[in-house]
Amino acid sequence: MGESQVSAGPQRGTYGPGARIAVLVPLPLAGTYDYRVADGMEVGVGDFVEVPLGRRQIVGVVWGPGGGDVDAGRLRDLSARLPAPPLPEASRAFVEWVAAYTVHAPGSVLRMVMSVPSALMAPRLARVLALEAPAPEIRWTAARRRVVDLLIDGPPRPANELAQEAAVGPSVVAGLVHAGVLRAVELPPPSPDQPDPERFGVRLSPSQAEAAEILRTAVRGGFAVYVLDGVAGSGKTEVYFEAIAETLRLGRQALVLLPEIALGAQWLRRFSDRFGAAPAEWHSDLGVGERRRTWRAVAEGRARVVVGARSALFLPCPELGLIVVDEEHDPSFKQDDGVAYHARDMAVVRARLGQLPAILASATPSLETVVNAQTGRYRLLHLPDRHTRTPPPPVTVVDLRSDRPPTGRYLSPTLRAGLAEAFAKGSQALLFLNRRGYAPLTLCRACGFRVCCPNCTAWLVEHRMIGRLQCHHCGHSLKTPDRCPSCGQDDGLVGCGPGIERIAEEVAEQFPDARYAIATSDTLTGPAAAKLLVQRMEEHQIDLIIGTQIVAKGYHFPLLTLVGIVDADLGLSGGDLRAAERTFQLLSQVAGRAGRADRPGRAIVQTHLPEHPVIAALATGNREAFLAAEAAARQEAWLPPFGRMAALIVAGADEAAVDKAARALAGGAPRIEGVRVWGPAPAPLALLRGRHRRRLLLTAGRAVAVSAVVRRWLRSTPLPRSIHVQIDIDPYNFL
DNA sequence: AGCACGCCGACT
DNA sequence: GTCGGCGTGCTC
Repeated sequence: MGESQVSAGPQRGTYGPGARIAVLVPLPLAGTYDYRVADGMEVGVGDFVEVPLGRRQIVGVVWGPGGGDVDAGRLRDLSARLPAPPLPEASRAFVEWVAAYTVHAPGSVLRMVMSVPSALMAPRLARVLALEAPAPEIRWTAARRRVVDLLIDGPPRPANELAQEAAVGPSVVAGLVHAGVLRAVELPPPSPDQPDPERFGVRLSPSQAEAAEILRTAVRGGFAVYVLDGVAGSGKTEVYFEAIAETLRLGRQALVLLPEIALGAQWLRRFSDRFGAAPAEWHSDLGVGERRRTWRAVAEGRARVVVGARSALFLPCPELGLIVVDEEHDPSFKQDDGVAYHARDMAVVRARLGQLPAILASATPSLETVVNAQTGRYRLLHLPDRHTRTPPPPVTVVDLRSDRPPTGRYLSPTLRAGLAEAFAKGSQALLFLNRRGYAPLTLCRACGFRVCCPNCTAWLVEHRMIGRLQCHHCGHSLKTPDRCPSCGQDDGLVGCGPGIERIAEEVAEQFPDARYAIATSDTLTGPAAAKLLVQRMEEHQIDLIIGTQIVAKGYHFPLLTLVGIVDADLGLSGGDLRAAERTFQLLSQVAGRAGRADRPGRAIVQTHLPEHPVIAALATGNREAFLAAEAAARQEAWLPPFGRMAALIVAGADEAAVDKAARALAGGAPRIEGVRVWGPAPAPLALLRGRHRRRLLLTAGRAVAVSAVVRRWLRSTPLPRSIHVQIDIDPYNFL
C-alpha cells in the first residue's frame, strides 16, 4: 500500500501471525504503512495497535490487508494489540472521507479521532473489597461486625470507603482481609447513569408533536437530513429530545453538537429534566481524566448520549443512531486551522456513512441549509408558534447619524431612555457589542502613532481591566504604556472606538445604581463562570448584562425585556461573503433574547446604515425576503452555495520565499473548464503570528470536484518545506 | 509529527 | 579543532 491510497475493507477480517497488514498512524503521512502480525498475535480491522516507526513506538489502527510496494523483508512486527474496542467501520470510512474532502492526510484526521491516547490503554480497575463466600472462623469484635454488616447490605466498595462508613480504622479492614473474611476484587469503572427515554417530558403543542412524530419515524429510517426551523422558544430542543428518546429505545447512541458547550448549563439542565440523567460531555474544558473516561465510555457504548463541541463528531461511537446539530448556522462549527472542516457538513457526511438521520436545528438557518431544504435534499420541519405565545420583540432602529450619542460616548439618547425605562420597571436588559476590551485602537495624539502587533497585521486592543494591550490574533500582550512608544509624549495615548469595557464605563456613569455584569470570553472562562452568571441573572442580582456574541446563545431570562445592539454595523464590513448573513443571524438571535413569558420585550438597534438590507430585515422581521435577496446575490456571483470555493493560504517566516511560493502556485494553477484561480493576494492578515501570508482563492461551479482539483494542483507544484500551505475547502473565515 | 543526517558559523 | 543552528528526508 505504501504511499498509495488508503482503502479500508468493509469486512472486519482477522489476521494471524505472519500476515501482512496496513496500519494507519495518526501522523500526516500520505497513506498506511504495512506491518507483519507478530507471532502469537491476532488482530482485526479497526484494532488499535502499537507499532514501531523509526526509533519510536506509535499507536495506530489496523486499516486492512497490506499489499504495498514495500519489500516483505523490510516489514516490522506489530508490537502489541491494545485493549480497546476496535474503531468502528463507519468511523474509519469517515476518516477517509474527511481526509479526501479536506485535502489532508488521513493520519491527520485519525489524530482527531485518537485525541486521548491514554484512553486506549487498559482502564484502571477499581480495587474493592467483597465478602469471601464461606467466611472463615475468626474472633468477632464489634468493629469487625460493623464492617461485615455493611457488605451484607450493600455492594462491594473500596477499603477506605468501607473503613469510613463503618467508623473503624483502616487496620480493622486490613485485618479482615488478612484473616480471609474479605477479598479484594477488581471492578471496571462504574458506568454513567443512563438517560431514560420513558421519563415524563414536557407537553408538546400540536405542531411540535407533529414534528416530533416525523423525527421519531426518521430515527428508524436510515440516512436523511431534517432541518428543524423555529424561532427561539418554539420548542426545537424538546422536539429533537423526542428523536433522541427514540434513538435510545432502539438501543443506539445519539450525538448532539452545540456551538459553545461552555454555555450549555441551561441545555444540560433541560436534558437532565427530560431524561433523568446527564449526557456525556465533550469539549475543550475537560480534564485529562474525564476526557479519557468519556472517550472510553463512548467507544464501549456505555455512554448513550454525547453532547459536545464540533470535535465530538470524531468520537468513535460504535452504535451511533442520530446526530443533532443545534444552532447549525453558528460559525464556530467551522474549524479553520489544521484540518479545516465544517462540523455541520461533516455531520451530514457521518450520518450518510452510518446510515442514520441528522437533524439541523436553528432559528436562523444558514443559506446553505435553506437552499438544501428548497431543493429537497433536506427535509424542512417548521415550528411556527412560539412556545410562550410571546410575539418576537419589536425592533427600533436608531440612526446614529441623527440620534447621536454625546461625543466620546456610544449610547444614543433613545437607547439610554430605553435602559432607564427597563430599570424603572424592574426589568433586566442586555447590551450587545461584539468587541472585547476597552478600545480597539490606541493612538498617539501628538504623532499619530498606532500601537500595532509586531507579529500580526493588527492593532493591539486595550484591556483596561487588566491594564494591558493585547493582540486578539496571536495573544501578544504588553503593559499599557504611559507614554507614546514612538515619540515619547507623556499622556499622548488615547483609546479610540468602543469595546465592551468602555460601554460598561458609560453605563456605570449614566446608571450608577444599575448592577451589571460583563460577559465575554475574558470573564466567562468556563462552565462554572457561565453557570454563575445565569444564576445571578435568574435571581435578579444583576440588572444588565453587557456582552459579546458569547451571550447570543440559548438563554431564557424571564425578566429580560430590553436588548440594545450598540453597533449593528460591526460585522458588515471586511469583505466576507457571509458577512450580511452572519450579522443578520447574530443580531436577530441577540434581539430574540428580549421578552419571554409574560413580559413583552423590545430591541433597539444602533446603526449608521439604517437602509442596509440586514438592518431592514431586522426591523421588519422579514427573514424570508432577506434570505431570498442574499441567495439571488450569491447565485449571480457564483458564490457558495451556488458555486464552490477553496482557499490556499501560503505562509512562512521569509516573506520573499512566501511570495515566490505563492507565485509558483498561481503559475501552476489548474486550467479546467469552470475553475478560476485568484491571487496571490496578501491575506487579510498578511502577517499572523510572525508568519507572512498570501492567499489564493479557487472558485468553481457546483459540479467541480474541488478537493481532487486542489490535490492534483498541490502535488504538481513542489514547494520548499519551510513554506506551509493551509488548504481550506469551503472557507468561511477570510481573515 | 518526530528524529536523524548534513553542512556552515562562534566557542569551551 | 568541535558544538549546534535548522533545511531536507524518512519512517512500513
